[in-house]
Amino acid sequence: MSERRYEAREIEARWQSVWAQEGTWEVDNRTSQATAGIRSHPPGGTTRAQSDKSYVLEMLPYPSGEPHIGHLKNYAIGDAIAHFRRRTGHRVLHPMGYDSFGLPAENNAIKTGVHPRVATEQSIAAFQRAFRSWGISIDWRREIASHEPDYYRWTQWIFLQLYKRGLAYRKESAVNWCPNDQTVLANEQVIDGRCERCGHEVELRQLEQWFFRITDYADRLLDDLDRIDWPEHVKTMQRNWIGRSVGAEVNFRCAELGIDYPVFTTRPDTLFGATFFVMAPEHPDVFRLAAGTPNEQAVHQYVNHALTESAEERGDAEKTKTGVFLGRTVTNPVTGEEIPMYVADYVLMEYGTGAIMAVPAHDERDHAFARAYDLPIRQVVAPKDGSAVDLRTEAYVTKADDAILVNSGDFNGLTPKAGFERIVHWLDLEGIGHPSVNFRLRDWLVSRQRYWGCPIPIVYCDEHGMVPVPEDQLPVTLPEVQDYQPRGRSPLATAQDWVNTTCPRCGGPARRETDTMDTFVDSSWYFLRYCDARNDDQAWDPAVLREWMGVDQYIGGVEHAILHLLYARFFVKALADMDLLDVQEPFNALFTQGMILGPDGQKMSKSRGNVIPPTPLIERFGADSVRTYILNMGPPDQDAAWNDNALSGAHRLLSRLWTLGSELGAGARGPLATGDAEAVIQPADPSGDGLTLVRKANWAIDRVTSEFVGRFGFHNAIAAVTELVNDLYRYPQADIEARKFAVATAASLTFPFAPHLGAEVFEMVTGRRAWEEPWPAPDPAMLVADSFELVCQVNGKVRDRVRAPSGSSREQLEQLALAAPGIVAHLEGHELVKLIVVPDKLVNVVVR
RNA sequence: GCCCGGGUAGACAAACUGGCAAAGUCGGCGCUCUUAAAAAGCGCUGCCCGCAAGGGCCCUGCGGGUUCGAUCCCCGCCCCGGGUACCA
Repeated sequence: MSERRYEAREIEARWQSVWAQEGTWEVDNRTSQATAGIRSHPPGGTTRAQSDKSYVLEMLPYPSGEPHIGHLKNYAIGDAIAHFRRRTGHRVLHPMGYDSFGLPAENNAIKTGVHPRVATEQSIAAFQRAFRSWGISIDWRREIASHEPDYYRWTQWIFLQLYKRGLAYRKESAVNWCPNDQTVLANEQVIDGRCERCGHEVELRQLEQWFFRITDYADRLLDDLDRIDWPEHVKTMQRNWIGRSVGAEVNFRCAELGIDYPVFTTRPDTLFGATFFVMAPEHPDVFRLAAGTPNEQAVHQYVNHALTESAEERGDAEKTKTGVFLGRTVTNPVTGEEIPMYVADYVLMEYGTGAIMAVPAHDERDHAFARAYDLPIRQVVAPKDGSAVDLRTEAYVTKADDAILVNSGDFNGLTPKAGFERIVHWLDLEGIGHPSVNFRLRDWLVSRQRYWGCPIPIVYCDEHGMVPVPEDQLPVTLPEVQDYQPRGRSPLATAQDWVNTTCPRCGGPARRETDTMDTFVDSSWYFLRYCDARNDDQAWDPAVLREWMGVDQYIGGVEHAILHLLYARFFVKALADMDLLDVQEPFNALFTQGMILGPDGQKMSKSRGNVIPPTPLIERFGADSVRTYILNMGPPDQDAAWNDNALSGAHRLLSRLWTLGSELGAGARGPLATGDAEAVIQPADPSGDGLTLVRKANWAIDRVTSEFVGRFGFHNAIAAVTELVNDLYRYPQADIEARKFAVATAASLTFPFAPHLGAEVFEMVTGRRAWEEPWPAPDPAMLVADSFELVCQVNGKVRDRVRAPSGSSREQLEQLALAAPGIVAHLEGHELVKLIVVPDKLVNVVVR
């Protein structure tokens, strides 16, 4: 009697060393341009279509400290998919890397004096150990880290390509400034007026900065969302962020000064209701307009106050509207009326033209302003049914077809939609307006006044101004500095030897750009580099990209729904326009996994003390158990709270499977044993309990497979395997061939979730390697039973169940149901109205 | 405010989007093995009546509707989570 038990650590170490020694998860490029380290097939060799490849990618980790349990979830999901795709005949690219530039390492350096590189590389080492101990199937030859010159050389190269095409540019504008981190931030990094990283209130500062012209791609970024298989809510978030608004630009003329002021409006149909006009405090003409009017002083005071407000104060929609009369009027182009001009901080310079026509009757904000300053409110839209609207308390905001235009001259009686079209057309003919589209999306601010990032490859020459560093001089390496403390300018500025350089154009003295790039630049193209990671001559060989791109399945957290996923899409489109690659979208399919919450149901955080570090769990239960548990917690796209007991349940499942394997196999052989390898063969003619097991095994194959091709409901897949294992314990008398088949199937199906244990048990029973076996296909004959339980209902309520042969005719089923005792009892005293028959399922007897 | 998700046993969840509500896991209760415990294995576990066999009624946040039949579709409401918020 064997006392052996499932020893996860032993098993996992053994298989991990096999995979490392044999390079099991490495995949070669087929393309001819051989590059060091990654073999390529010679040209003329078999070039199959791209259709057999599958690029499975999890978002690369930001290496800070030790990996946490959320990382494990991310990579457990991706690894399961990668394994499944390999075994369904795909060449799978499944690489790994590190997003290794960034603020936390730098802030740590400020605190401790340890170079960010040291802390980062320590963390990378911890991640590497973790990935190996978790048994993630990675092609390590393609590993990258964005802080290494080998990588950021090409980040700089891409910057220069964007610069050449006018997609990277410098401009002065009001930008978000975090006084705590002492750097500017992209719009996307400001959450509720606060810094995404440190939570400090963000200020607006007028600064000259580097931008990427992502707004040029607004339409394509929006339209192409329809072509990719992403969760609908992520697409919606991107659509809202891009914020396309269709409307018109209309000129309002200030006759006194003879200047036209265009405004953007989405409601040209309400033009007749425009009773005043408002400009943003930043509008360049505000002082000019007020000059010489009695309001000049008040305007200056108001503007100065508005400009010093924080982004949060300024953005508060709840606060009462304020503003000041500019002392001038403009002409409403359709009514000919002179309407007063105001400056007010609810109008934003960055959107539209920085000026608006105010229609207080039909816009909430204008309504609030009109009420505060007692301005006229003129109704120009009314309910079609003639009912009255009380405009004293709130605006009547509708574009629906149950409303019509009123007080709008020739346009009276039109629906808002029709009025929109007709008025814009009329404005166009008169030359005072035209159709216009506006976006909420702003250009991407990419420069940062921080140390630990990719240097911007630009120098400033007294003679030639801004000069790009020639491509053959890349990388511009990050210099060593003594002091990482940001002081409003980049710490790089203190590296005098580095800053002072020569102009590539004239050889004269020049200074380097000292800002570094936002780390989101690094992560906007890493998935391209994996394809050709060891290429020293170029960022990638376009032919290699043709082989692998786009990513067939991308997996990561929703927190990147806007930032990373939008920037990466922009990069790919821009690079495609330069003929450097030929896909339009980086990620054809996206899966967003949910968070693992602490046992208290709260987000894990050090301050809450509810963090579950993965390593002790791995040591105690093994990576397979933790991986299986994490995938079994619930739908993987949903958040779920940690539960130690449930983890031991997953461990129990694997242990039970291992026990079955060790009983049926000739004991553990070890992976290199030369046993009598037998294919997994379904017994030819199973019967009794054996037939039950064979059927269950086929049912499990079917269920697990459908989760992989469908919604990735791995908890359901694992439940199916659990049922199969439970049945193996329930029917110990089944014949040995059927049991072997069922255990081998269970191991085979478990392999993507628990690869070590899956491989071990599979090998014990068959002498073969699970990952070299094709994914099992269910035997259709075993998926259908020859009889089923016919549900018998009366008026939709279940009253009986009887066995019926599969494929029975309606008449047969009706007779069976009507004879069922439970039905007979409920028919007494009732009149039979009709019979509903669902073949192979149920009969419903409708009575009165 | 607006836009998405979501609400099913004590907990996490399933039900292939109109056909047996609750698979599977955890927890709880009981049993087997054991000197004992652990481990392992087995059984029970929505509510009410009944010692029980069994039966009845109820049950997917709440209220209505459509349907032979609703967790699923429609209308109204309540709660939770996320996104976004003066974008004209």
